[in-house]
Amino acid sequence: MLKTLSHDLSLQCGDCPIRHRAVCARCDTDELQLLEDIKYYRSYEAGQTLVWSGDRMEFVGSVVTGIATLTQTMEDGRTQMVGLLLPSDFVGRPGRETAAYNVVATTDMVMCCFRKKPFETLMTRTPHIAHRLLEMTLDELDAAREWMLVLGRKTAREKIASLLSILGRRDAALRLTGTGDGASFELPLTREAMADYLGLTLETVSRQVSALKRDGVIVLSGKRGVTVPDFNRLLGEAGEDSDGRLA
Amino acid sequence: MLKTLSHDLSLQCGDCPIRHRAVCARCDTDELQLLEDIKYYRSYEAGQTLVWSGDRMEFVGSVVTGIATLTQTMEDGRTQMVGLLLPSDFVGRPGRETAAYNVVATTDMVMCCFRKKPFETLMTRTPHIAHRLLEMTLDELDAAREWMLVLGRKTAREKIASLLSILGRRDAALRLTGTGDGASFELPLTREAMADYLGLTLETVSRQVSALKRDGVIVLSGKRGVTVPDFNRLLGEAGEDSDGRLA
DNA sequence: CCCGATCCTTGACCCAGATCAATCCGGACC
DNA sequence: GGTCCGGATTGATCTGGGTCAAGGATCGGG
Repeated sequence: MLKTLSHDLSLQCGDCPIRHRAVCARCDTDELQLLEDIKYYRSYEAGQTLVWSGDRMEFVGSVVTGIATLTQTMEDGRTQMVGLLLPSDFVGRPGRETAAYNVVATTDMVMCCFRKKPFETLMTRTPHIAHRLLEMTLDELDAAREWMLVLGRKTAREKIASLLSILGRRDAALRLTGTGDGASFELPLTREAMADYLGLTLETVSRQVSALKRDGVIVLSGKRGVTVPDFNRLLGEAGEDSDGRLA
Repeated sequence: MLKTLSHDLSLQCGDCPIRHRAVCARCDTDELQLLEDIKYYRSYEAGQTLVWSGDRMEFVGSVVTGIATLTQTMEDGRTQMVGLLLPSDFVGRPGRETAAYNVVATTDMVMCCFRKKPFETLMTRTPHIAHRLLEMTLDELDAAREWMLVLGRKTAREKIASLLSILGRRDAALRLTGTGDGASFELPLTREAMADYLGLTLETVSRQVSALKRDGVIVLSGKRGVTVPDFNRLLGEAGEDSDGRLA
């Protein structure tokens, strides 16, 4: 899949896997053509840094396949992940010159890029893009605020359970399966990345993952495979009730 | 000032103190008139809850004067503040039916409100409003991410210093004084609210405030007055260097 | 002026999670 | 098969901040 995309960098927007969820989701055929004209694909390898905090951003774009992280780092090395970018998520901030965060690929990735200037001028003229971007930004803000509760008030075990629920739900949404009575997915993050996400150390992450496994909340297959026999149980461990409302 | 506004609820937009910073900032005279037609003022007392999480939102609006907090609460009572709303900040989310957070006034407040439906239809027709809202939402997202680093990776002392720098800077911006070599402002939050903001307990907040005072980083005048003799020193304590970049 | 309410401070103790330090695994490569 | 090597696990110990508890300051109202 990735291979295919990497080699065929002339993918038509109509066939794009993220066509209905990315910034372009609301565009009609004409608008899509305008985007088509200025877009270009770029691929990155796992571990590569797409953008350094403080750098000039010369492009914005959408994640097509793969996963990236947004991180902030202090001088002494403490780092906090502030965003997890999955397929269809938007990278970059129109109207700002320099990047505020590091963007790092955690898997091999393909991005659909637009040079910043042309995209900005296009945006002022096509309200469908601006509107969709507002919608996506509001969603991200909600996610960030949910995350603030996790960082500020949850225990280590609840943090891990919260992360696993997010990943499980997102995976289910992507493949349209639903989490009814169980879910199974690949962990796209190392223990260290999970720690940076949750404001923990990697040792604590490891211990709590082991504990959830010991208690039968999750089953591990290999190092990265996770199976959740009872999704509601996991949500309970995350401090949420089964509706996704706070518990 | 508050009294004046509360009594004179027929304030003209042209004379509005937040005219150049709120959602309406980019509007021209015609657009402003459209907003003027559907707006109404509402005032709240300190401690009052404007919106309960889960409620239907019947309006959106801007904070004109006063301060409110956005909080999330878990069933067992753990509370995390996820937003601090100051004059000119926007409340509510167009395109969503129910509120996701509690909104609570921490001081007496005046809000400039619009019924949600009319505002939404107006927004689709006036790109200046939509554009400004996107800009403000992106700023809020940046603030939320900054805050995530504070919550996830900073020590209690650094957290307090970070909060004080934010409040000091915001106050300086509001009165256009700059923080050059010192600042002085009123704390608009109780120790408990500060704790909810920073993911701490109120006892720890109290202890760390006392410690910063003991070390001469801040001077307290009464319970709420704070003077910062050397703002760069405070930034250093917050784990940032004097440029506001991460240290 | 006193009373009560609300907020704040300070102390003593405890524990969840950090830190330091060995291993342990699993896959890539010779 | 062996040998790296980058994760991951697990153990022992330490500590920052939480918890529990006892006052203290400030302020509005009678």
